Amino acid sequence: MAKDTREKILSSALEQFSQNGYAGTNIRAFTASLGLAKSAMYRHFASKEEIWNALLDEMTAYYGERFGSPDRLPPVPDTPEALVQMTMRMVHFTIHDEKIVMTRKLLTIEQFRDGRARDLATKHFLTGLTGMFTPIFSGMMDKGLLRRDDPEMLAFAYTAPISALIRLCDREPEKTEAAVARIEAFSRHFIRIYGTEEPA
Amino acid sequence: MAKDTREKILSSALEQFSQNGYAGTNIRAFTASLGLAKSAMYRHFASKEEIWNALLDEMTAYYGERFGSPDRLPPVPDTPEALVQMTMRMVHFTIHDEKIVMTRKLLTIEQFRDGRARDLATKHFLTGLTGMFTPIFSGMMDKGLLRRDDPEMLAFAYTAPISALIRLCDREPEKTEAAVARIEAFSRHFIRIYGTEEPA
DNA sequence: CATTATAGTGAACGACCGGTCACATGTCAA
DNA sequence: TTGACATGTGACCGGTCGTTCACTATAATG
Repeated sequence: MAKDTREKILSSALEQFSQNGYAGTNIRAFTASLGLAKSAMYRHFASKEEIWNALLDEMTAYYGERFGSPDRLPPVPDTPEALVQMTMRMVHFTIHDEKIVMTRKLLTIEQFRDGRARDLATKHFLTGLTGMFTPIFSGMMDKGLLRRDDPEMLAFAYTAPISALIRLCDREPEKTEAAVARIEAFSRHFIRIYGTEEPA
Repeated sequence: MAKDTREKILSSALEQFSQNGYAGTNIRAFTASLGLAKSAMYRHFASKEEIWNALLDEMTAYYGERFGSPDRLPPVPDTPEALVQMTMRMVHFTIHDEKIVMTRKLLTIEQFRDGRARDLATKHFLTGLTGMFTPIFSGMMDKGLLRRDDPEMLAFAYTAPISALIRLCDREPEKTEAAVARIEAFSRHFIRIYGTEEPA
């Protein structure tokens, strides 16, 4: 199938690009790993750069699906513990889903070379996370679970350290267990600091 | 001078590597920008990879000088405002010193390809900052400027968001002004949350 | 002053890169 | 059965890569 091959090429390209970067990847290497001659690739993509653009298109679409619409947001937790649990589920998912890990690596590596990668990197590593947790914290304040404060500032203060540890996992996978434990400890610390004694 | 040329080569290599990555940089490009024939480079370095290693050596040494010994630590602030000022001075320095910016970019780009870059990246982006602020916060607790708490957790909660915004500046320099303002706002927020009402 | 080491040049190398082409298949509608 | 189209192959192209080499200019040394 044409669609099949095309997707296999994109998948293999993501793998290679995220490991060795765009410039460090050659077409022979990843078509060979598919058992395909490199010339066959050119039936599906006009050039190496077009693969790159298609990958970015895919990543943009994927991001839009998962984080684009407000109705996709996770529900506001009912207890502080539920926030921890929700956070840990998200972290577990984002750390162990190989495609997402490779996407983060790719954006990390190429953010200074490509404008679209740059914008996506800022979304993935900063604004997306803050934008996701701002309404959550706002809702938790309404429920009396968190002290009244600027919810966006709290979202930033909450997600940035977690994001830093996720990226540590990307960089040093052998530290994943320790990093996850640290994220949970931080999440509980956060609740201890910002939480109200008793729900109102 | 031999030493001169060697340093010029390293400086130019840092510039190019941090922009286009190791694989994306070719020797002709950066020797030409020095007004040097590429063959002349081989009088000073045996190979492209040796330039890379020399750069990492330099970065390791530089990092060790500035962050290695405990006596190089900034003094414990006497007031909450002094913490903000000290933070902003550090941020201003680290954002506007071109060599440091390029070093961060280089480590960001190459952290998945090279083991030494990986270790340095973790130091630069995570453990170094936490290790620097842990004793500071510990001292501020002693002075009654901060609530008693785990100083390392506080250092992590303080430095990770700031680090995220510094990296935003690396990625999108046109957002520098806004990011710096945001760092200051976060620093003041942090003090409001963790600070004591009155120094003890 | 002759010698020697140092720093630089430009041409050339083999390997590898992204990309093209003529050609071989397989599939399927007419 | 035949023709058309989609898909894949391997040889090949020009260009660029990192690296080498014979050679030159310079400056210090005996």
